[in-house]
Parts: sequence; structure tokens; C-alpha cells
Amino acid sequence: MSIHPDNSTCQNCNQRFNSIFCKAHEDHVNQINDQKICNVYKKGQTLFNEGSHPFGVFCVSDGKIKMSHLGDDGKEQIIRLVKAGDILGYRALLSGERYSASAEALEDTQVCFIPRDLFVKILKLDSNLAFEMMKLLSDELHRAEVKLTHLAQKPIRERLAETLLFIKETYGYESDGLTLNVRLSREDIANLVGTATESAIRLLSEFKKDGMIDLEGKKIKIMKPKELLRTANIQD
Amino acid sequence: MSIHPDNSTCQNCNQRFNSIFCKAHEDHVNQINDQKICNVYKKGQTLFNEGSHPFGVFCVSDGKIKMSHLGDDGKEQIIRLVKAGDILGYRALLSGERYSASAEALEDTQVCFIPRDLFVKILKLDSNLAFEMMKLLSDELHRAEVKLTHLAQKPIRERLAETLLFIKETYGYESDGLTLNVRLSREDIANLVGTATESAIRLLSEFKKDGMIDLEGKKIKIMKPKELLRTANIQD
DNA sequence: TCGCAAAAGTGATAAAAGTCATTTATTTAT
DNA sequence: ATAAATAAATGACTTTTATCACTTTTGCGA
Repeated sequence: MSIHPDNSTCQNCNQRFNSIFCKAHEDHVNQINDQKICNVYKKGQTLFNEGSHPFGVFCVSDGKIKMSHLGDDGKEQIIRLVKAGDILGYRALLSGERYSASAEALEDTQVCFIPRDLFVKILKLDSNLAFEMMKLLSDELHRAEVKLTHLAQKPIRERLAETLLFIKETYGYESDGLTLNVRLSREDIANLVGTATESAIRLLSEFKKDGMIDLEGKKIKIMKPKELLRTANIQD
Repeated sequence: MSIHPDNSTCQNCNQRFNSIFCKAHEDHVNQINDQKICNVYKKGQTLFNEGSHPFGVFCVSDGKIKMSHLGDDGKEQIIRLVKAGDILGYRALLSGERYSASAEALEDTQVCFIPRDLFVKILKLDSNLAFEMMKLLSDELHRAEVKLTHLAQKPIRERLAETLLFIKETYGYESDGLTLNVRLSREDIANLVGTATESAIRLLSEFKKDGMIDLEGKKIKIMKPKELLRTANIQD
């Protein structure tokens, strides 16, 4: 992954109008551009760890990241999949707490860091940005509440189908229009669904046998999206 | 429950400095006071229903409310317990969506309604209030993510113990310093834990047999908080 | 205060999901 | 290119939890 020249300033970032900063004042974007620190994280590298202090927020210009909690017995629960245009690290910063989740690159990823003080200052001055932030938090809260309800009430089969569709919504397809545009380990998929790795593996095999998906190593092809949606049994 | 004179204006509301409006500008509080509409909901009455449109936010001056999602098979999942000083209805309003949860009074409850336009206007003008709102949303998001992880990873026994402690944190004790200051049906407790009603009943009996709690109808006494905490097996 | 409906409680059973042990396949590093 | 390490897959078995059917208790309205 190379850093494209046109992507090296916030003003020209191809995620500019795809991000929370879409309605931010131009002056404020310029200030962010002046103070931001860009960085590349290799696949598997950690952006921050549960328990450490937030010094700012991260803005993803390219790549993919997973955010996860570590459960009491050391099992990881993936709580969010991050894509280009997303920001991360804001939850702990706004709560005034340490990070409650860790962030790890799922592939080589390019990220800009915006220092805490600048971000807070602009959030205070720019009510449009503040509103976008509140909307983002509200949407995330909604997602978390729905997931929580499904974890409490739906069987793993339905949750796995839902998770595959969620991955599709988040990262989309490769150019073939079938293959999910991310490589996740079976363990990651299980930690997204909230189940044992073996259970996720078994159900993926079933889905393949039923012809809903196709598996080829870590590639997952969605062959019958409608049947997958029916399997997910989503009402809302 | 009578309406206390000193409680009838926002300025004198005993929840004034216990609420999100603690840092709001005095002018803005006065405006809210002019436009607010106070109301009493009897036990079991509904403030709003999943699927309907939000026209403002509710601010609780006295009483208790449960907020819940209806799962696909009609089973309710309680996602939040609301107490005096809390606001509710902001999630859908800020997302620009319909309510994703219903709110029902757990006892006779006194609530003020703040119209949408006024709330949004003040939120735009008052960056202190906006920050409090962001903090509130971030805290709720954190709670939801932790709960989600525990639903995915912890057995029901631990989740029930955690739920009892959560009820204690939210509503506190009665004057005896032992009895949880709320009456919930076994079904409500099960819907909070995320389990079948029968399972909740069975485990509550076990907790009683172990001497951790005492049960007397809907009264729940916490006899051994430390052992309950140990049973909850909380690391964070 | 009686009678009825709803809630609480209990037991038996079934289903769902997790765990453990082992094999097979795939990466990764040398 | 090959060995070692890691991940995926599979089967047998156990544990957890839900479901169903039923009894008992409680609370509420007529």
C-alpha cells in the first residue's frame, strides 16, 4: 500500500466527504491537516490497547481494523469493524476514560492521528461536527443494542448469517461481486458472532453444503444472499 | 406520588444538578422550563413505543422506567433502566430515526417532555450541553458493549449476579440498606439478564439457598454483596 | 372477601452449544 | 524448499440452557 500524493492532505483525502468531517468548517479541516500525524500499520499491528490512555482520535484513510474487548476468560469479542473513512478512539476520549477496547489492523492500513486537544477544541467550536459526532454515537449505540438483543435471543445459526451480511455491508464485495472483501480467520468470525471457533467452523461448512456460501481458504463467497438473509431471520 | 411545588420548575427541580443539564447555561434552562410539558405516568403505562416517531426528549423528575427492544420472536430484551435525573428518547432523536425501543413506567413516574426543536436548538448553541450529551452517549455505548461481551461469553449464573448488582447501582437500596429499591417481575429480571424466565427463577432460588440474597415476593434483599460480586466474576 | 387471572415455582426432557482430543491443511520463517 | 508452527476441520462427548407441562401462590377486581 503506497501513500498517494492526493491523499496526503485532509482537503484532498478521498475519504473527506465520506467521513464525520463532511460538514465540518473548512478552517477546522485545515487545522486538522496541519496537526495530523499520518501512519501506516501493518497487518496484525495494534493501534491501541484496552486499558491505555487516549491521546487523540484516529481517522482511517485506507485499510481495515477490528476493535475488540477481551472477556474475563481471555476470549476476545469483536465489537466493531472499521473501514476507510471511519474514525476510532473517540468513545474513550469523550467518556474521559481509558480505552475499553483494542484496535488491530486486519490488513496494511493508513491512519491519521488527530491530537486530543485539537479534536476537542474543534468539537466545541463546530456545532455541525458535534452533531455528526452525536449522530455517530447514537448510531453505534443502536447497533450495539440490537446486537445485544440478538446475542440474548437468537441461535448461533442466525447470528452467523447476520454476521456474514454485516461483513458484506461493512466491507462490500471484491470485483467479482461475490467474495467478501476482507480476510478473517475462523476465530475472528467466531469472535464476531460470539461463539466457539469450532461452532463457527461447523456452521460455515453447513452453509457451504446448503449452497448459501462458498469457502476457499479465508475467501468467503456469498452465493445466495437472499437465502442468507432468510437464515438470519431479521425482522428490523 | 404528589407533585412537589419546588419541583415544578426546572430551576428548582431536585434533579437539576444531577442531570445532563448540570452545566447548561441558565438561559437555556429557563427556555426549557417555559416550554416543557410535565406529565405523570402510572405504573405499567407506556411513554413511547418502538417504531413511533420521537418529537422530543423526556426528562425524569421522579420514578423508574424500563426501556426494551422487542426481539424477533416477541421476547422482550430490557436494554436500560431509567431513574430520576435521567433523560430518555434522545438516541432515536439524534439518529433521526424512529424509536428502536419502548419505554414503560415501572412505578408511578413524573416526567417532563422537552420538544424536539428546542432541545436541538439549545444543543447547537450550548457546547457544554453538547459535550455532556456526547459523554452520556459514550458512556451508554460503553455499557452496551460490555453487556454485549458478557452476553456472548458469560454463563447465566454470572450474568444474573451482575444484573442484581446493576440494579443496586441504578436504584440503590431501601432504607433498610438491604432491599433493592425497585419491584421487578421475574420475567423482567430474565429479560434484563437475557435468559428464560424459568432459568432466572431457578437461579434466584439457588442464590437464596446459598444465602447471597433473600426473596420475599418481589422484594429482593442483597445479603452478601461481596459473594454476589464474586459470583458475577467481573474483571473490569 | 371471594374467585379468577396472572405470576411464580418445579420437574422432566430436549435441544443447543461448548469442550476436548485428534487429524488435516495452510502459513510462515529459516 | 522444507520444517515447524499455526489454523482449520472433524468427531465424540458433556454441559448448559430452553422448552413444555403442570402445580402452587399471589394479587387484584368485582
